[in-house]
Amino acid sequence: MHYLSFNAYLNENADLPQDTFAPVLDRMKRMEIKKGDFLLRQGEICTYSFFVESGLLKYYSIDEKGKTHVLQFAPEGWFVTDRESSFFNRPSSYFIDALEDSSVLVFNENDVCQLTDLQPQFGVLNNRLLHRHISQLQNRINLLLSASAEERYLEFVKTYPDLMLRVPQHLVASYLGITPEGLSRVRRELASRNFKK
Amino acid sequence: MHYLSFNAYLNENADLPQDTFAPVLDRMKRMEIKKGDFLLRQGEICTYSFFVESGLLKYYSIDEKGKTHVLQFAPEGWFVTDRESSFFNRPSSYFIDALEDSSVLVFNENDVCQLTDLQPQFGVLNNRLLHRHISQLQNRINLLLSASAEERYLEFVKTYPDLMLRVPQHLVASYLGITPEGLSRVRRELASRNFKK
DNA sequence: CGCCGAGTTGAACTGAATCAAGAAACGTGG
DNA sequence: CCACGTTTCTTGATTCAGTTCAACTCGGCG
Repeated sequence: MHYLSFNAYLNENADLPQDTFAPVLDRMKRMEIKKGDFLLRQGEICTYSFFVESGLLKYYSIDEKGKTHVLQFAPEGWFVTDRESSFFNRPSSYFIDALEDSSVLVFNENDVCQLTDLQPQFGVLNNRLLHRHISQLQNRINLLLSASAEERYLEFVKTYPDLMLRVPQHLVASYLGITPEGLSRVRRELASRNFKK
Repeated sequence: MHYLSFNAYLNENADLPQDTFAPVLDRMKRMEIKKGDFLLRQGEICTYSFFVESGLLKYYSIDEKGKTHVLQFAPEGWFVTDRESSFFNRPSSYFIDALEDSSVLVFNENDVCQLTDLQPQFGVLNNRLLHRHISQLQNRINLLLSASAEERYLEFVKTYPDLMLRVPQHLVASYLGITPEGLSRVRRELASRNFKK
């Protein structure tokens, strides 16, 4: 089973003395949620950030025709939140729910400030996260603008090989901006091409 | 003619004592660039952020087939930079050039640090910019995933009414992820529908 | 003038969506 | 452990939004 404690994450990703945050972390809220449980619904104001220690979340919208569009998958070691909603205090247009039973750490603004006061390095980490997020979104836009369904799928598999195995295929399709049937065909086509070779 | 000094921008957008930054600002590089001039090319590492005081820049990629894909337009009052490249020191996949003769302020990391030291409020502003950028990118992804060419066009017109008038139509098409011919038809269709009503 | 880039239009084409049906895999309760 | 319903995935037939290609118009500008 996949698991990554926030502490382990910090030791890997921030340049910090070991266990700096232990005191704060101990007081922080950890939630165990079941497959299908919601952490955020359209219309609510998002007041938390979530760090996934184990399990898998999805962050998505539902349009007027009832179709869902996945903006992000968050397996262990990832953060999710609607930054627009939480930062600007606007009602969110998005949902967050669990694709698998999951264990998440819940941050509110206050926690973040406390952690930053405690260790400026945490602010640095936070800044890096914002920048990583921007690169990611930007590359995805570029891909949506320039690549075919097949190219986008190949890119997805290359970038998130593990997710392909854990996420239902129709949700990957939604992430890629194609229909489930479309993705199924793309895969068949690729398989047969690889076979012939 | 459109013009917005950085000073005026700060007075509007940051909660600061008037002219706090004057000393730093005076030492900062201001560039006057001509239509068609480049500020960043694919393969270079982006070491600057640009604030547009007047004119109009575009931020875009060129794919293997030679097609350009516009990620962002930057008229006066906007920042542009490749945050992935500048933050992570990676060669950029993008270009920045001028659609109109423009006047831009050039920031490097050092300037940003100095300004932040001088006034922590500048750090706050910077943070707000990052969050705004993320919301923007996220909403655009959502739109690309869920909306038709026509819907994306209407959204663009609503969000950037002025840009529609200043940017050549084929570049708007590129921003929307459709062909110039496609956009032309969408507009004709809309015009005829409005006329009939 | 004559050229050139920008925009438009038409006709043919195509990648991907839709609709409909069936097969496989999965989990839950009896 | 089986039986059942539900969800996931696949496949085929058809349709459609948007592309491609090519020709033509228009306005600016040397």
